[in-house]
Amino acid sequence: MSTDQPDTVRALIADLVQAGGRLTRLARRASGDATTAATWRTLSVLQSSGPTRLGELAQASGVAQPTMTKIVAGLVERGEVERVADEADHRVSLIALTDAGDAVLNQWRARVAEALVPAFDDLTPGQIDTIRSALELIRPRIARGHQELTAPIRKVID
Amino acid sequence: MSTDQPDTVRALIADLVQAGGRLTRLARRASGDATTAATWRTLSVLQSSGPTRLGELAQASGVAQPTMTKIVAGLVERGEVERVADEADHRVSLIALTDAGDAVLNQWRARVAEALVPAFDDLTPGQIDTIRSALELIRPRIARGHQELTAPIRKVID
DNA sequence: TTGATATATATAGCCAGGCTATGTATAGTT
DNA sequence: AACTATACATAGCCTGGCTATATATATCAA
Repeated sequence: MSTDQPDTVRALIADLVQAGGRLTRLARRASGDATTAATWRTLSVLQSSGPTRLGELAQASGVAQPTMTKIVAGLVERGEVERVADEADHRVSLIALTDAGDAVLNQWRARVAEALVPAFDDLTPGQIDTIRSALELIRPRIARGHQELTAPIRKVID
Repeated sequence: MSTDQPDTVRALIADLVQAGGRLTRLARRASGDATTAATWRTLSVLQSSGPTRLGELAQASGVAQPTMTKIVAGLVERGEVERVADEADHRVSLIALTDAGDAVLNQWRARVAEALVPAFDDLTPGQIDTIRSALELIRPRIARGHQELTAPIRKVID
């Protein structure tokens, strides 16, 4: 299909990215919370993946490692995340979501949803299904994109 | 529908926001460009809406007015945007996309799309339609959300 | 027309997130 | 034991983000 309508897919991707950016901004303002997107991204990864080493967390969240060091430092200070020693590798500690962090993330999701529901409340069940289907198509591809971006050098070497 | 399955819509919104955040991050890294999301958001608004006063630009882009002052200052310095005097109101100048700014934005969209196409290239035409339909449902609601957020005080007063 | 109020933007000053470059400590390898 | 590789931390810089506040222009009322 890319040979048939390459521009169609590309334009769609660009539009998706644009909408994603605006939605992210909207969510922050709507939630009425000063906490930034980076924090929620990090907590989300931890919630869905469990305890993770810092480097992997940076990769999954799509930031450089020193950036993640900063973010985690803030999260640790607020007790939303804790470092668990890795006995097998003393360079490493696993970053784990605390109960408090889990609760904070869930509350944020609830707040965001509550704030945006008025704008989405008129969707029909069919439209909701369409959005959900699209989301399920996009989500794994985003994850794949993050992974591929992190190890592009290997492809060149091979 | 909100009375039937309120949690469904809310959960979907929360998932959408989460995916949007990850996609935004992915796009920045994939584009290989240091320019930040805020800049692209601003240029996008200008491209779709034409010359706009700074305050309206801030509102549409979802940032506070002083933030937009900073962003516009950077764009002006790089020649991607220009200030056009408004003869009817000397407190104001209209912010207008320059040809250079238009080109830069288009190039960015092309770069992002090109970088992400490998992850989306296996979509069937039907799946592409699903995503496009979902996008068309979501986009106007994001815009509405931004507008409503900017003037919430009026509702309280009324 | 002048004084008071309202509006639009600019400025100041702070903090977090983002990066690259580089340091340090532990693992692995020969 | 020495060297290389890996994982993270630190330093230092820039931008984006905010609130609080100043300034300039418009608008309205007397």
